[in-house]
Amino acid sequence: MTNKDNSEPTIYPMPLVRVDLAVFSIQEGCLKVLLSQRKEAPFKNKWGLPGGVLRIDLDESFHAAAKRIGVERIGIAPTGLQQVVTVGGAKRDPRAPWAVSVVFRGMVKPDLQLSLGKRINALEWRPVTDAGASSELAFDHRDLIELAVIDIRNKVRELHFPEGTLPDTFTIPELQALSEEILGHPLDKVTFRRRVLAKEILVELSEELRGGAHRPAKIYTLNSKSMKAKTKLNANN
Amino acid sequence: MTNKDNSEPTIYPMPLVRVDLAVFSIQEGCLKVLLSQRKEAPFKNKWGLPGGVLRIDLDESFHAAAKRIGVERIGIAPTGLQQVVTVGGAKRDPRAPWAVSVVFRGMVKPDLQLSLGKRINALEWRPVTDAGASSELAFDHRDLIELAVIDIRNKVRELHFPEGTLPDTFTIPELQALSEEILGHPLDKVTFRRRVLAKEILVELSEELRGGAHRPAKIYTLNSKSMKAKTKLNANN
DNA sequence: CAAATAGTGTCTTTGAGACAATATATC
DNA sequence: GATATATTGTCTCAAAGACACTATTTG
Repeated sequence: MTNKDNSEPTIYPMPLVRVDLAVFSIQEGCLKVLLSQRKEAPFKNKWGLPGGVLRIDLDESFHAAAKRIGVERIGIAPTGLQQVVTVGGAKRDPRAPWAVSVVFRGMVKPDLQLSLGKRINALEWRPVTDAGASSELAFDHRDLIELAVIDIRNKVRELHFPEGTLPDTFTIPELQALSEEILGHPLDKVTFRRRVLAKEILVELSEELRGGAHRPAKIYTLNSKSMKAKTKLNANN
Repeated sequence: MTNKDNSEPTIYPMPLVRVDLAVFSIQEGCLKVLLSQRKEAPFKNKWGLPGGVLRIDLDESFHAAAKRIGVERIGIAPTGLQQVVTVGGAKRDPRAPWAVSVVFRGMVKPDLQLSLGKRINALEWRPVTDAGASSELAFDHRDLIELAVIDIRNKVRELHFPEGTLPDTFTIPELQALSEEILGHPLDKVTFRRRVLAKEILVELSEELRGGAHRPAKIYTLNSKSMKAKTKLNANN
């Protein structure tokens, strides 16, 4: 039935291609995802992931598109951007006969000031527990958030902290607290320390601090080895 | 600089969206990937992954597109199709200013007869070791194959056999041999049996066989529990 | 010294690797 | 019985959980 198939591929109508961002941050002791309230139809006034349309004249790659859309929509490019999944279908977006969404996960520091982008009424940090429960989200963004949460938790479970997740320097107990907040459950102190040290991803600094009326903790940074974790495999976005 | 950004998103030119298939099979004791020789430019006469252009008038989803393209290009829809990665960029394909490729991994039974699709000179099963070494492949398909191989090996390592990987019934030693062929290295007999049985993915059948001049092995099938492994998470292609 | 958190010691459990021993077919 | 593979037994090791203990700071 597809007999005219020998023509050049470019003649076929192409779908609308968007890049959506699952931006995370640790705030008030729990993992939160950034939602934006849509200013226009479809799903007007509903909350969803910030995102934008791929611009083939501006974007060199999907990774670059994700950065640009971060800047345009929330005023900043999230760090540690990594592709999570690509979804597409005929009935995802009424504005186009076929719509594709390439979803990226990223981090921002909790204290960074976000700015409202175009076509957005408001931005809001939502705890991922709530976001998973709420069925009020636009499109299939609830599922996409769920995938992104699974993804970042898998990384943290293996002590692969996405770039931008950690402060420049930190103590092991601070690293553990952060991990617990991302994973959503407590971790054993001894086991965590053992695993982190065995992995040899830390460099001990010759300072000390973290006051309080108690013994201070040693300060560490990520070493170079742990930064090289991005292979070509993660780079081809 | 992007001041006219308030217009409807659909006015932007969209990229060429393709779906490429990394189809695997076990043959002659090793994991092989199916390559096709291109009949037309670009990369005329070079080998690459079989693939095709997304047809928004025919395909309900990317998963459906992968099935259709399987049928069109190699005469059969691979089983256990799962999305691996999406790549895109300005200079990937000279036929379009921007080209996207959504890569799916799938399996076919080794004895199935393939048929040559359009725009393909020939099909060839290439051991993944060779495919990884050859830098002769079209586009960035060498990298895509590498990703797909990592993906299927991760699954098999965790005893998650993609649909179509296993015959309907099999013995534990046969399952181990298959796993070793996919992983590319031998496994410990006792450990493998322990892990498989502990995972409770098998149902023992009341037959027996696998002749030869030796003790016969028990016959198993995958149970229903192990089939339910496809959650909504893997379904949204 | 009291309080509070950092860091260590160590017992136990679990899962995996190694390898020996036993079981059951065919010839 | 000889042979070949299936299946089990068991020793060892490595990683993780549990929990008690020690260390070091401030007030």
